[in-house]
Amino acid sequence: MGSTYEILAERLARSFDRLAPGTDPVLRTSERADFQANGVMALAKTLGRPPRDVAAEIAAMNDLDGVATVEVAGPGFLNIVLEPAFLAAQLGALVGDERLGLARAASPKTVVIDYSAPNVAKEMHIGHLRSTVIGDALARTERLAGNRVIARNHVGDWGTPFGMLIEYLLDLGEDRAIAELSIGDLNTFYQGARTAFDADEAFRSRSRARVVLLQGGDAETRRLWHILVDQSVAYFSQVYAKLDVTLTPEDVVGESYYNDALEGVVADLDALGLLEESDGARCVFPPGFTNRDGERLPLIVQKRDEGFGYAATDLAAVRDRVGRLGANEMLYVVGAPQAQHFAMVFAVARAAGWLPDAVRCEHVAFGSILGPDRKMYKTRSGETVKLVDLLDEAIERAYEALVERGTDLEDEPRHELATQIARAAIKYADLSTERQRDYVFDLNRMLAFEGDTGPYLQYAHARLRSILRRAGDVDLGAATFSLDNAPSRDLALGLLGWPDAVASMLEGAAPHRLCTYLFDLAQRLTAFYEACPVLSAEGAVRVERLALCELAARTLALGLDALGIAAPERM
RNA sequence: GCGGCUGUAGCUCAGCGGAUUAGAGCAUCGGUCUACGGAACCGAGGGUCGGGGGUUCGAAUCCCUCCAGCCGCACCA
Repeated sequence: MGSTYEILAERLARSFDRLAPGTDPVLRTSERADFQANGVMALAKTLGRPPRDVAAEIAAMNDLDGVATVEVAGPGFLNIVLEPAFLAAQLGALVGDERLGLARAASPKTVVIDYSAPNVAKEMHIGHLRSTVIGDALARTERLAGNRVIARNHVGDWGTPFGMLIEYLLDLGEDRAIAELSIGDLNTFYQGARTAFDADEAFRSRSRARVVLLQGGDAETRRLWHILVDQSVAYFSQVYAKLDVTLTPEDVVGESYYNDALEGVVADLDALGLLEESDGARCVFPPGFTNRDGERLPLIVQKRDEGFGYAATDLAAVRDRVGRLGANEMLYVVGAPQAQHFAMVFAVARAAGWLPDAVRCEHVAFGSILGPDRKMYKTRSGETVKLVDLLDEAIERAYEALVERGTDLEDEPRHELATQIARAAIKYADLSTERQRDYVFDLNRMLAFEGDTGPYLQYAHARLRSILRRAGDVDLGAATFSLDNAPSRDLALGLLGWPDAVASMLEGAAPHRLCTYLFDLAQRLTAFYEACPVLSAEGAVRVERLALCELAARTLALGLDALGIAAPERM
């Protein structure tokens, strides 16, 4: 059994198929009915018949009997209203269903999601927020849908800066360096290295020599490098824990992982005849890309100095993910400025046969986080904002808000609740706008407990839990759904839309669609409360209303969880 | 110059394959109810959907063009 939408779509398709096989009924939710089908217009055109006639013919086919009634409206729309018995049955099926009607993928896909990607020995800052939050929401939702998710945290753990960082580590002394890194003071460490590099010629030449040793596989150098990597990964894990992000150290597969595969990438591209030498660099020129002079634009896989560019690494990663991991789908949650780079990498990978057409491969691009001045978000002194500082400030404000509201909690649980609210505020603000847009970071708005915010949705959930607690033990399985008033019917329809909201989010790698759904559900909920007293109702009506509350609470909790947002029992 | 993204109400944003009267939230104004959690609900005002053109019975949505902002355009990832 599919979602209510799927049942309708399937039945309508039967009708449409009789007139022209394969016609899309264009089924949508409607303001004038429960659903509407707009596909008659296009169908009538191909048939060369008046739309209303075609609509009437389809309505008369009775494929929706027992499910919904159909009326022809306007120039030829089909307005569809669910039969009360069908609606009640659909809803009843949700009561005992942990997944609330969300089907588990029949043939699970292997989805590789590349996200977060901080740099070793560098602080995680606000620039990492979107990739981390969006990627994690996609990962959680793909898992919920029953797919196999392989998260890849493509950390920057290789390249020329590591000569400098290792030399600086030696100058500090291993113990002191570890002490500094382990407390998460990555900025101080990195800037110390940078300062030494800029000021001291001898340090610079040591650094260069160290890069050569590192690339040559010198054991001691590799050991030192590992210290940097391990300390950083441990620190990242702390940040992820604070953000409640599911990434683990096992998901860290940095750039260095692909080092051994890079020569093979170049050799195979060469063997395929795709490689050209240009200005001493070895390049592929995928068709359709030009530079500012209108000349062909290269994807440089090997630089003039024999070093490999990140294009080579990304190509090696594609091969690894498709070939070894068996990816059916790959999502790269990386900022929009990289769009051209990924378009070229994917084009080359397709041309080389490393990326079959059947594998969905998408750059999940996102816009920038802006400050109040609508420029890239920075501190007053012009520095990038540390992720932990951002979160701490939000937690502090949420805590104060709880104090002000007189929330009756001990200090410890209150702090935990404040943390959950703060995460919700920041994540929801990030996830709820269409991801390609830039957005202005405004803690005041994010933390507001009213309007389209994370805390508001948490509150909507907590209210429901409160009602359900007060109701005590009630057998909701015995609920019969009369849905005899508009607000409860609207709520029911909202609940039935859950599987479609998830599908829609995944289809577009668009978390904001799920956000929109949850907010809409919360609004249906408030309308329902007003019209339908729950606890003071009696008999079957009370059970029905309690069941609606319970379904709504679980839908909110499951949806928020898919977004990486906790749904506390009380607020 | 070429390419990408963005442009919808005072502000922040939805609008998913074209479809009936363009929707929310915040803010503003006016109401409701002795509140199952008022962190509520209802209503109102407020929009040349950046401009122009085209396709169509019908365009915020598709096509073209122009404008504005941001970003990218060969060896740093």
